[in-house]
Amino acid sequence: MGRTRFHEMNCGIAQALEALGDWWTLLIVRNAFFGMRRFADFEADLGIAKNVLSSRLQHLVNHQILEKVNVGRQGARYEYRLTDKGEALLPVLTTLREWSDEWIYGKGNEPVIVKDRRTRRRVPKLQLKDADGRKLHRRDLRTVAGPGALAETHARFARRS
Amino acid sequence: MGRTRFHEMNCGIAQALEALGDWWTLLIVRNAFFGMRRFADFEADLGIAKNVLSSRLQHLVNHQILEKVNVGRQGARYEYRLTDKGEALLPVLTTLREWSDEWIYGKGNEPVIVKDRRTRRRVPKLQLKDADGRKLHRRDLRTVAGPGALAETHARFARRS
DNA sequence: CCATTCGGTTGCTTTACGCAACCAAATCAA
DNA sequence: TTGATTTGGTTGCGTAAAGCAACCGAATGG
Repeated sequence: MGRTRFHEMNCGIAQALEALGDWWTLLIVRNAFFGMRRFADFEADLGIAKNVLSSRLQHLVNHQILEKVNVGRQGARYEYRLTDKGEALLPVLTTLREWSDEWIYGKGNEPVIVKDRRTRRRVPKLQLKDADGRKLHRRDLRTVAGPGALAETHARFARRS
Repeated sequence: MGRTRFHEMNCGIAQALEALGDWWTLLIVRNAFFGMRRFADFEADLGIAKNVLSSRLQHLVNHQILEKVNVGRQGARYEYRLTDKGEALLPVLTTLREWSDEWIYGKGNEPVIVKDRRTRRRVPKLQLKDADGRKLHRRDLRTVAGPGALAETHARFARRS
């Protein structure tokens, strides 16, 4: 039956996964962040099959994370560029990298380091903090239905409260 | 041929995806963050097939994101609980949710809102900032090989610089 | 003008997902 | 204490998707 789709789930995580959750998608985006733009470059760097790459790029274009720009003088030579929506994924990629730096590689074994170009210092880690700068953990949070929630979702949170 | 595996890729994103990249995995973790612990609850809430849920839970246990705790008085009644490594995924889930709030639902249409339990105010958005609090964008960053990088990776960054 | 690169498509095989049926052990109700 | 139900799965099957290889037209480079 193929895969379940998540778009009807009324949950931001599920929505994001609908756009990004396929196997190669986020790695394509990562490479786009490194400045990669061409089909052949993604193919060579990732070792992804052409048909799958083609499908993923289309998917990302459909979701307006990449845009396909014709750069040939007579047409038919393309670049895939990050849109603003795509660039907005930087915090997602960053938290994933920071998590694996800490919990998979361990301190001192990071494969890449991201620095501020201006100050040449490492970019401070992304952490949940309140307005006063206190670190927040899972227990400190309360999740409530937002304005865009379905009635069903409101009921779920009501039950829990 | 089934799926390519990413663990040999010497990249934090790929490593994180190896642990979390499967279709249901991150939604299971999200539900774990909501306090969910039991097999049947995950099954009912997500509508996931039992065999797939079983496989994903094992995978998460293998990666030490969840731990399987026997809570039956005579054994054989289990709970799946977030480990510290699992709880450390909070920023990842948060940035995903914030991205979809902004770029999929749009302001004012968020399905859920996360508040600080103490102050009852919304948790400030996670953003990349330098030490002085300036927002950082893609162009402000430089990525360099870290101490755990393979020679190959060093070469890649050298070529680019 | 010829060779090569780019950006794919098509066809085939293998793997993984979704569904349904089934099951043993533990727990619950009477 | 016995019988029913819940829990946490496993097994088998059909379908959808990933991987591989071959091929291809248009654009580009020499």
